[in-house]
Amino acid sequence: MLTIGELASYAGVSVRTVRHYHAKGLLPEPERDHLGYRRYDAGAVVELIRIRTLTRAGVPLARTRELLRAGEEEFAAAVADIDRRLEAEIRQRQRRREHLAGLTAGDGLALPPEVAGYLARLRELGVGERLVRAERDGWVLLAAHAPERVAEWIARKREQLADPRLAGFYLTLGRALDHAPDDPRTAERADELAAWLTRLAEEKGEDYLGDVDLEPPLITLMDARALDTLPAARRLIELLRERGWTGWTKLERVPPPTQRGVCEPFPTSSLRKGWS
Amino acid sequence: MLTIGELASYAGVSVRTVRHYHAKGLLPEPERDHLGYRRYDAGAVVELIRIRTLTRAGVPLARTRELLRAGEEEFAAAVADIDRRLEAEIRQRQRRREHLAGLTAGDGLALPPEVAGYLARLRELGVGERLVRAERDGWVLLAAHAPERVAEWIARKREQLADPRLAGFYLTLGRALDHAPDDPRTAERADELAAWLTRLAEEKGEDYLGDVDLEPPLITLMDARALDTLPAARRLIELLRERGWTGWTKLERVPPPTQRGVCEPFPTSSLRKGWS
DNA sequence: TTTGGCCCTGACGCAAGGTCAACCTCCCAC
DNA sequence: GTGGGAGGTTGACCTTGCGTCAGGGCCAAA
Repeated sequence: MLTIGELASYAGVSVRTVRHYHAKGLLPEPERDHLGYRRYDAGAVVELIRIRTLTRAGVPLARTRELLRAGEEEFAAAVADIDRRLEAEIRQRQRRREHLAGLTAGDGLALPPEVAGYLARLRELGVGERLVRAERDGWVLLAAHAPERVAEWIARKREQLADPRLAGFYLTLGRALDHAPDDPRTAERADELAAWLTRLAEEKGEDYLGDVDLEPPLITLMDARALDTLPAARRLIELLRERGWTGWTKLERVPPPTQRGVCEPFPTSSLRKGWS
Repeated sequence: MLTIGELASYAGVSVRTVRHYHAKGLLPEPERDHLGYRRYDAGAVVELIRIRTLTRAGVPLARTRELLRAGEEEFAAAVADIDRRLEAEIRQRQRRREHLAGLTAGDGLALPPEVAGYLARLRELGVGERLVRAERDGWVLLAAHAPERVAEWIARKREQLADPRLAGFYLTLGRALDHAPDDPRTAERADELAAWLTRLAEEKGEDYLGDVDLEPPLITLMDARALDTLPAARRLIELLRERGWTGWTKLERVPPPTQRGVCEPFPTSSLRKGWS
């Protein structure tokens, strides 16, 4: 007669595993000796080896019992099922490895490399850290929602940055946002910005700035994030509005006040509609 | 402000996941509204997306917190570590799939295909089911302990079966074991068997039958399993011993009684020593 | 007024055991 | 006879990343 340790060693499993199988009802509880120790016969070794063979092949314990007594058909079906599961698990890990390979510390964490490059370019141009961070968060939100459109967007952005006036626009913007909201220079910056915007609209067409085909809730979310990140932005937006420009992520001309009622600049209520 | 469901939907995770991250301290608990509902700002979406990015790449939650704030070196080291883990997991599943492909229902469950073939051959020869089962269990034990030696053993066995006298030996044995232990024909079978054994020893050499280089504990275990499976075997072994043959898995001439004391036929005490 | 849809907390379940804790027993050496 | 070490016992909590109840609250629309 064998003790649990001997049984386990013959079958190549741990003692804990044997007890686990008892608890799961996979292996019948043997007799106990006068000390209460389990005592096994050689048949238990064979049974345990058969169980172990299945579990080593990835059969879940719950299915092991049925499979030990299954006919050929049932067995083959179960095996095919388990094989599919294993294959799916392998593919999942492979996908994870690919994701993992694309990860970088810090800024680039939730961003594709082209966005990281774009942010680096902004820094290179001397754009303030605060504005770069706000940009980054916007891109994080965008990349999460529509990753397939990021490349196209980035290309457009880089093209714009190639124009020194747009680069200048960013620098001006960054400087404006570094002021305290009540700094008198903010008004000057707003003048400059409004002038930039107007010039851009004239040169590139009235739709150039507002050509942001994102879902309104996303725009609202990105605006909200920007306003949280950039304390001076709220004041700046007010000032810009007085100068004929409204919005943030999507900049537009202030529409003529033909309709009654106050136009809420950032309708937070619409924020509450996700894309499910 | 966002509800938990909106936050979750923006970040592409489940509500349950968000609460889980709160419980784990990965995502800070936000303010509550007058109903006790959590209310999130847009920054929480960004944070959650960053967490999600890591977990989707296979980073365990426990490491996610550190990685969010890690420097390049630490990050790269952790990523390498996790990548190794994923690779190991993939290899494990691949090995399982290979195991799985080799599985068959019933007999062949814990046995390599060549053993299954050998057992089928025994059945073909008309060897009784009971003996085949006993053989099978012996092979299960053997294959579990020394899988690399199974092929060689099977080759030898098949070679032996090619000799019609050995095939006949098996048939005789099988018939003997199908009798009740006290069946008078058992003695006749024992005579036949002893005659077979003696002839074999003469023809193939005295060591042919006993040339079983297995560890004694394994032999004892296999003997024990055979005796449990074959109720008539115990009596048959006694009768064979009277006729000059002892053992089962490893058959030997009864040694001359030079030493005093009774020779225990199956020292169950030695069964208690596994291979650890 | 009911119904539906969101939210809350708390707790169990899963796969396959690992790892204590607290205790017992046997065997060997001193 | 006593101490140590290597076995054994049960029981219960820990792991991962959530899913899924159970049981209940709130509000708005029909």
